[in-house]
Order: sequence, then C-alpha cells, then structure tokens
Amino acid sequence: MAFSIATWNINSVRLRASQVEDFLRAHQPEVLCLQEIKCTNYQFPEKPFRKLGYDHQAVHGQKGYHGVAILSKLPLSEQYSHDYCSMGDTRHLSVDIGIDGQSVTVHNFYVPAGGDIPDPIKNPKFDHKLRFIEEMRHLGAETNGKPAILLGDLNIAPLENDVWSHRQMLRVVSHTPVETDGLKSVMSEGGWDDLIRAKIPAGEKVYTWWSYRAKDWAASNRGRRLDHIWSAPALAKHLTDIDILRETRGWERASDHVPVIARFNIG
DNA sequence: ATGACGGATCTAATCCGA
Repeated sequence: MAFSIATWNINSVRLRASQVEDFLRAHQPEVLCLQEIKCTNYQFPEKPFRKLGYDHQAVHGQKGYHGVAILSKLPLSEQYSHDYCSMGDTRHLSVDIGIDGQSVTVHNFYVPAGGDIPDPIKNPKFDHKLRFIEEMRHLGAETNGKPAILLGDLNIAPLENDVWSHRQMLRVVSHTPVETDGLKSVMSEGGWDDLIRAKIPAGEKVYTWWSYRAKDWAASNRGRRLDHIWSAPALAKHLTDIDILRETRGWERASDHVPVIARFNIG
C-alpha cells in the first residue's frame, strides 16, 4: 500500500489556502501536517480541503500566531495536544492513523524559533526553545509495538550540510551546538530515523527554508533544513522517496518554508 | 552584514518570525 505524508510551515493558512489546494491536487499526499496556521480553529478554511478529499481534519490553532493542523484522506483518532513548557501555545498535535491495518501515531510539531541571542540567560525565547526540545526527549518512535512519525518545523538545522555555511552559522540560533546536540539527543534517545537524510547523503546540502530578507533567495541560496520528517525504523524501512518542493518557494507570496513529502510502500 | 521582508493585529505601528 502506498502511503505518503507531508509537512509544510504555511505561514498563515488563510492567506495561502489556494496554495495548499494546488499542492494537494498536484501531489495527493494521504496526510498533510501544517504549521503556523496563524488562526483559530473557527477561522480554519476546512471546506476547500474537504472538497479535495481531505475529510478528516484535526486543527489546534490560536489567534494570530503559531497553530498546527493535520489534513487527512484517512480517518483520524486519538487526537491529542501536549502543552510543551506549559506555555499555552499551540505547537503540538498528535493523531493516530490506520495504515494498512497498522495504527501509526503522527506527531506534528512547531518548535519555538528561539529569538536572536543564543543565550538562555539573556534571551527567554532561547531558554524556551531549549526547554521545549528537552521535553521532546520523552517521545519514543515506537510504543508497545505501535510505530510513530514525528514531523514539522523543528527550527533546528542539525547537520553541517543543513545550513549554507556551518562555520558562519555556529553562533546563529537554529544551528548552535546546544540546539543541534539537543535535537540529536531527542532523535537517538527516542529511536527515530531521519527520513530526509535516509535518502539524501549527509555530504549533500539540503534546505527547506529560505529567508524572506534575501534580495534573491534562489541566487544567494542561503537556506537551512529546519523542517523534518522522522519515523520509527519499522516504517523507515518502507520509505521509497523524499520530495522537497523547492519550486514552491518561488511562488507568488510564498511561505518561507517549502513542503517535504515522505512516500512509503507498506506491506 | 546572510538579508532587511512579511504576516497578524481593535488599520497603524508594533510584535513576531529564524
């Protein structure tokens, strides 16, 4: 059975609902996880996605900022949100999905960006980010034989070739050693596989985000790999493809993040 | 300088993103 799941930081789902529709029509993932929907549950544009066959939707939003959502062609159950750091933020949403008779838990994350200064004493936002990833360590890739997928905007580029310049980014929030070590610990302690790097060798540059502030994002190409899809090894062994849709960054009024799709052939 | 844009908000200037 073919199964595909995508992640996309949409940076306002109301502003870019038509882009989401275009993406769903063209790529038809079974599941799309969105971050930074920037709206309340009531404001979420559910109808256009329903029309495209995404009848099953889980939305966890708030006014103006943050917010995560899961659109699915397959039924969803066990919808849950953990309030990381007890901040009342809408940064996590998990559901269970039946894939070929096997229940799989999907965790959709929007990890805090962490502000400008990479010092938890001087910068409370960086402290929040470090505490958030510390709290993610409890998540295992497999629970009582049930495999999981963890994806989303993790706002950390863990490897040297996940940024345009490792040397110049070492003191820049998203690529500081305390963050990259923290994320690697979440990955190893939880038993997660990095699906993007399962298909693209660590020696090759990969980005999923390009700043709005560059004059010409494509020409300067100073991106970062901030968006991730991880899974339990039991699922990772069925991974067939990773698609990173760089071209969407060139769309008119684009999000600064691009979609990432993981495709599996299960069973 | 990496680079100063782009979204939401009690529509104007402010907060936030990474």
